[in-house]
Amino acid sequence: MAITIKDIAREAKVAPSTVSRVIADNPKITEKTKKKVRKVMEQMGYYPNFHARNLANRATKSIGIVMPISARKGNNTFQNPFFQDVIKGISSFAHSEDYSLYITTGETDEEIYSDVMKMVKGKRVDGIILLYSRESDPVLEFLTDNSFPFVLVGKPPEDVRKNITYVDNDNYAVSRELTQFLLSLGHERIAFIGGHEKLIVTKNRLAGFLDTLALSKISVPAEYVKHTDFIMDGGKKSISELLALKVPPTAIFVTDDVLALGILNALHEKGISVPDEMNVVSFNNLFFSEFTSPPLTTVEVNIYQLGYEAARSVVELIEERGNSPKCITVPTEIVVRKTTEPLMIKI
Amino acid sequence: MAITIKDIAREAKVAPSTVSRVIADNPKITEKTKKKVRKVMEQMGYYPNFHARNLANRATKSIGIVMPISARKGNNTFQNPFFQDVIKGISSFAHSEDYSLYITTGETDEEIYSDVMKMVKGKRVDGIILLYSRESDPVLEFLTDNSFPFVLVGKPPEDVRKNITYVDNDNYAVSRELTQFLLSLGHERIAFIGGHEKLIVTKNRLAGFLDTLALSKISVPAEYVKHTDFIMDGGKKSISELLALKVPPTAIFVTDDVLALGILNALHEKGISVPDEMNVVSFNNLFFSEFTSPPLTTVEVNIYQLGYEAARSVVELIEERGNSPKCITVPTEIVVRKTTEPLMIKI
DNA sequence: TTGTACGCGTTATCAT
DNA sequence: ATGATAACGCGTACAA
Repeated sequence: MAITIKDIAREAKVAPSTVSRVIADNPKITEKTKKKVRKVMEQMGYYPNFHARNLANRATKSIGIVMPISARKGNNTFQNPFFQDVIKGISSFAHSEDYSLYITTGETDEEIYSDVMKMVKGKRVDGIILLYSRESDPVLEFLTDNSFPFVLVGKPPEDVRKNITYVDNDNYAVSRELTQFLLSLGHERIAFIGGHEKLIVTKNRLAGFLDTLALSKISVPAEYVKHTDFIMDGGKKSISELLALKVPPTAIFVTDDVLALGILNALHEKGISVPDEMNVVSFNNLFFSEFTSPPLTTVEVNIYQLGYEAARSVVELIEERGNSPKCITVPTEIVVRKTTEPLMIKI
Repeated sequence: MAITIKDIAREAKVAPSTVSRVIADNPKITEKTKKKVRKVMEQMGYYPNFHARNLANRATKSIGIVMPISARKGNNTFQNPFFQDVIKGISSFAHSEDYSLYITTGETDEEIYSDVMKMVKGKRVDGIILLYSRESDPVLEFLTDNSFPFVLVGKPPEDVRKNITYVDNDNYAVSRELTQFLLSLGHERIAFIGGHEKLIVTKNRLAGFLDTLALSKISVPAEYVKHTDFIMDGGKKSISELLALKVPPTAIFVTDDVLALGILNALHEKGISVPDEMNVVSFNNLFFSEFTSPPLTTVEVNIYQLGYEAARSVVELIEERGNSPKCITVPTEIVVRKTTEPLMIKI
């Protein structure tokens, strides 16, 4: 049996409640008794029992992290280094505030849902961070209905957006910027290859892309817009289709570096030289992006900061400072590398 | 206030203890009362309180995951997709056995140590999985001294190896195989670029490398063996030094794909063509390895399985089936891609 | 300022 | 087969 508060009390010749107060650093306790009790705690190697404490407190000082659904293989969500970085950001803030991290990575929608139920109803965590955002998500519904403290990394579906605290980049704006950048290089035939079309982030980036081209009176043929979940096959297939077109694009706007990696590879296999024959731009500036060949022009979205701010926000929510839902926008920046260059007019 | 077991008891007109037994599916309870109680539970939306349960049980059904130390930037450990994959493997098994995951990613040795103390002494977790292995690690010492159930992913330091359950590849053997493979291509001047030299995995791979060459009576000059922690600078610097040598190597044996990525890039910048002028082999077969240019010849170490087996092992330890420490070896396989080819004799 | 006594929600041990 | 009751370890009114 481990050392409890009672053991300390007995040894220090005080009441258990006094020990409890010393732990909480209650100002009503004399420095002298504090010293004494702390010494005994040290000597006996006392550590508060997490569960007893949580039970009495009705608070756990832990945060639940919900990862997006991820099949065991093939599907790129889990392989995407994005998540490792967000979690690092979350972890960093959480740690500074003495919060612990609970993580759940379900393989089906049902698993995720039941995990969240366990966390929330079972009172395992005080708040939750959702690392994905989908239309009509039961998890999201459940959390809002129970007004459980949570924040979302990404942008919530339109219809519930104003009731939710979320941390996101301005994907629409930066997509416009990025498209504008391609236009400024002289590109007019630009294709779009994005992740799953239900994902809000994909929608946002697509919207920025399309709107900018529309504003420049450039119409985008339907065959120029593609969605895929998979790194390799998706990239290869999309590229094949794109190149088979009568009027192939001169640039590709990709929504994720992992996807872009596959595309760069497919292009290479087809013998298409980047940036000479095809330009590529992408998002996230993942760690390998500067090491692709050629190095990728991409958008720095500050993943770490995304996580950090998310953690800060849940903790605020939990501790009820500033209760009203809000949106935190993390800045972005286009990092120009070698997959883009001014379009040469071929005569 | 949430619904408790007492509420259910009152509503179903039974005693709290009966409800508890229904939850545990105790065979001594009539099917009839079980049905009745379950119906009420359903209706009222009952969920067991995690902490109350853990307090009474002295078990938490959760596993702590300890990540290696990771500075916020620069250091490649955290950026390495390896960890995401192991965690996925752990998560998969843990989920199947209804275990939850607690994660800690400290930024200093002290943080990690105190996190582990909190987990263990605070009884937050029933077992721990260590995702790294170092010489003279206080965490390892603490866990063994308290005979707390834990397993290590990787190989424990020599002196404590027989007392510890661990999951690992046979890095020594596969390094020999890999070196042999390079020899069979005709390479004799092979350099080694590895991660931090304190890391057991680095040592193992280096040993396999050196032993094989020694067996073929090939001596390795000291300048051929390099260690680095950083992706980019490390790779660049090592390559510069290697190429400046009077007798530069014809092949490089790298211990990690992330490192190899940087090296491939550095080589490219120097205008050295791979595999024509330099061969490269590496380890881990990370998701991007087939997309590097050229695609990397590397060792598949089955990261997911490493995690899966680790989880299975802690659970076994926790539930006291097969208590004696053991070593589980996950198979490996050399994946030959395009960074290697038979050495052409230049006349 | 410190001690007493009860509650937090569950499980386990006795009874019945 | 079911019920009453005592832990599990800690926090906190309330009393002193």
